[in-house]
Amino acid sequence: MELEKRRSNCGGLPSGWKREEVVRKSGLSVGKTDVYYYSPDGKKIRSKPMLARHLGESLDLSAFDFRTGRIIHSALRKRIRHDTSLVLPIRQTASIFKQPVTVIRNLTESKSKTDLKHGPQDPPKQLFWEKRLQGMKACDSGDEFLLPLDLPRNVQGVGPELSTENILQSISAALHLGNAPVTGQANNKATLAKNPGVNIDTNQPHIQQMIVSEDDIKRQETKVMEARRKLQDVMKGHL
Amino acid sequence: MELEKRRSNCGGLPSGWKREEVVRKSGLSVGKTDVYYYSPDGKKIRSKPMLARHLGESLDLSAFDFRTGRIIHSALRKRIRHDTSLVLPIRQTASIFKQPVTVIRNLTESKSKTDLKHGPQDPPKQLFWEKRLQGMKACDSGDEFLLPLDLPRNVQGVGPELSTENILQSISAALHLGNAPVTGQANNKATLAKNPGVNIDTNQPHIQQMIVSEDDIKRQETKVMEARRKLQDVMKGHL
DNA sequence: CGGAGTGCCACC
DNA sequence: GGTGGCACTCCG
Repeated sequence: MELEKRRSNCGGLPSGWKREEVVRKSGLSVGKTDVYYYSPDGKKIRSKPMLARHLGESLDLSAFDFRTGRIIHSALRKRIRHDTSLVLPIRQTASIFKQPVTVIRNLTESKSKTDLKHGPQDPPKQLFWEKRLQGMKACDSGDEFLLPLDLPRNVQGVGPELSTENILQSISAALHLGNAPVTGQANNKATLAKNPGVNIDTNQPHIQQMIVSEDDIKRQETKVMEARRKLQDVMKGHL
Repeated sequence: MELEKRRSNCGGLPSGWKREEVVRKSGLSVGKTDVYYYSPDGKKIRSKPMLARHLGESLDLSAFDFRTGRIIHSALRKRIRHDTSLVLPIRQTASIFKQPVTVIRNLTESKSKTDLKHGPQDPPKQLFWEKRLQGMKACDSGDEFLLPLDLPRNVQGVGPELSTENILQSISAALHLGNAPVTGQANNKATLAKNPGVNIDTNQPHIQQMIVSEDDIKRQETKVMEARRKLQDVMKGHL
């Protein structure tokens, strides 16, 4: 099973927003797609300036790509000078879009061509950029370290002594960039160790492919349900 | 009266073509001017490659400056290695533009600044480059010399023993380059002889300023009318 | 969907 | 660094 399915709202639109792609069917610009958004109150948004007007001054849309509906990391890089790699595991809250989204497509899945052509080209990223974060830990405003996360046993990293956190970074980056399903590396550990530059699939995190059973899914669903119930209780207490 | 008015179609566009300059009014590229051409069939031409595509393979545009709409003589020099001066009195038929033109401007006449800045800079030309052609005569393919032209009596050359042909070359070059009205040298013959380098106006041919009377104009018009009638008769005979 | 107006970047 | 050229945006 693909991890894709478990993906959170990475790159999604806020609740109530819809995105629509319309392909031009005739004229000089046949095949060109126009992108429209519908706000929760049903207003049709036709362009980025129009979106900015609708949202008011408070939101910075400079890194928001209207066409794709995603945040452009190369645009972020222009504002904050630092390594590409380090930009990848950016917090989702940096997105203007914090909620799940419904994507309406009226075209069949033949867009691989345009996907390659369009969008700013990021320079190739380092194979093991996660190692740069080795030993660094997130902490809150009181300098208290956040509890480290752990991984299920069947998630096995591949790479030069990657820590659990490195692997998590790698996975979350893959989920965040999230164009393709996250499946892990197709090659086995030994092959990858021999020649990472050739054999590693840079679009996948540094984990081996694994089996996700129906039981795994159910267990996870139970966990989520429980967490939601707890959250509900807390919020009720506040009312 | 300025000779300018009698200027033929030097540097002009072919019949039906229009040239437009549009200054960008906003954005990061404010102030940039875009040049557009409109073909006789109304198509808007936005770039040199686009123009080449429109005209087909037959025409060599390498010396045509899209931005200014003129032939760049420095570009010509790159193809045929010889002195700048000798390129000046080039035949108009070498131009892709053989007809008068309408120029549309949407900016007020404050472009002296850009005129100075833009366009490839030709090196200064020799003051009396015409003397290099001394004694040379044009001839047809059968080696038969073409009849020498003569000048009206009130056209008086200034310079070191310039022949009638030298003066004609000088005038036709000025007409051909044709940015400014052709008025002749403002200074008198004696002053110019004393210090040509300082006193000669290099933008003007080596002739003294002169009076062109209404009679002169009428006489010339009659001549042209007559020539046209003759040409008409000849062409009728061919049908 | 067209097209004027603008962004952008490869190329010199 | 400056520009030519084109792709794109955005609104009619």
